[in-house]
Amino acid sequence: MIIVVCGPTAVGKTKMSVELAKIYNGEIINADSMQIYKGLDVGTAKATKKEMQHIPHHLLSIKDVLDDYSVFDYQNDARVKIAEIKSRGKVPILVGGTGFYIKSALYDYVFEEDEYEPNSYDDLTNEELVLQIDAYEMPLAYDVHNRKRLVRLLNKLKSGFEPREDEYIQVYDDVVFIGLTTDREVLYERIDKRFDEMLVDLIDEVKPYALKDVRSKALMTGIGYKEFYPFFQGDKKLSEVILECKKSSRNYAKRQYTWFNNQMQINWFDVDFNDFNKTIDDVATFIDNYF
RNA sequence: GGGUCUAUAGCCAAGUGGUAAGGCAUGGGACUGCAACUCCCUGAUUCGUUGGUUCAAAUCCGACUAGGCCCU
Repeated sequence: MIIVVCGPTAVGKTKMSVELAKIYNGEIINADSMQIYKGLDVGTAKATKKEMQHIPHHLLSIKDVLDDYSVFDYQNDARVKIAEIKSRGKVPILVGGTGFYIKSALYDYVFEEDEYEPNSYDDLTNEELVLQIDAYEMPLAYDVHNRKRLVRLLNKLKSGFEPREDEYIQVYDDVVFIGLTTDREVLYERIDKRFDEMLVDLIDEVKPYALKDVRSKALMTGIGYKEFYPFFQGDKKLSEVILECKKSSRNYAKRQYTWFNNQMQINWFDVDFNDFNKTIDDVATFIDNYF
């Protein structure tokens, strides 16, 4: 059995995962693209030692903020962890909000090792990229405005990538997908509240990076990190940064719903924040009857 | 009480006579290597209210209402 706990940011995934680990003798595998990094703890709402309750957590804080990490690495790392945990007779529990990472680990995505230095094609316009891509007779529609994806696609095609039209298939046959959700309004309130609570510690966490102007991929991607740079450089007021962080988080939560609602078959559970144990019971009952 | 300025979508806002830009938010969506990324779609039969001028008004004129500023 493999349990997946997913859902938007700030719904209570961390808590649920630990409780499920206790019930099912499980170990947790992080499925959050930002919690992968060391030093990004407060802003990513990483589980604290106390919250972990002695449950083993994997793929958490395994990379330096200066390192690059991608779905290519995650797919491999997660599958290795799943195998290890299973071999110990325990239950792997994937927890996180990065839908792409979860899907890549559990479905038959095939990522090839890049054969050459990726070209950024700075000298080509989007239109010119599209022309080159079309020369490969793409069987699929793709987004002609999304430069980042166009560049990547062309690089992949040049290294022999063959796009596929068929649906992705699960590579494990014993996975149960648990999605945690709540009313949009309630979620947005929780996001705001959680941010206010982490603010003081978060500032301490980002400050050293911002002052040194460290612009690694992780720091420039994470919500609650990149937004603070202009503040420490005196170009923006703290109040503006706070609003921006909350806004980004809300936008992010919405994108997460789009992914989880359309890319995977999720069994959704409305979280009862007044009685979380009830939600745990609901989920456990569901899992017990699932197989 | 007098003077003056403003009044366009949830917010910011362009438009000063020819039939409502844009941004943000919201909602929906895409996504095989930055994925907490990147990208796409999404709204006003209507411009505070009301008279009037005009073939035609958010745009001009009057009144009223609300708000800002100044004076008393």
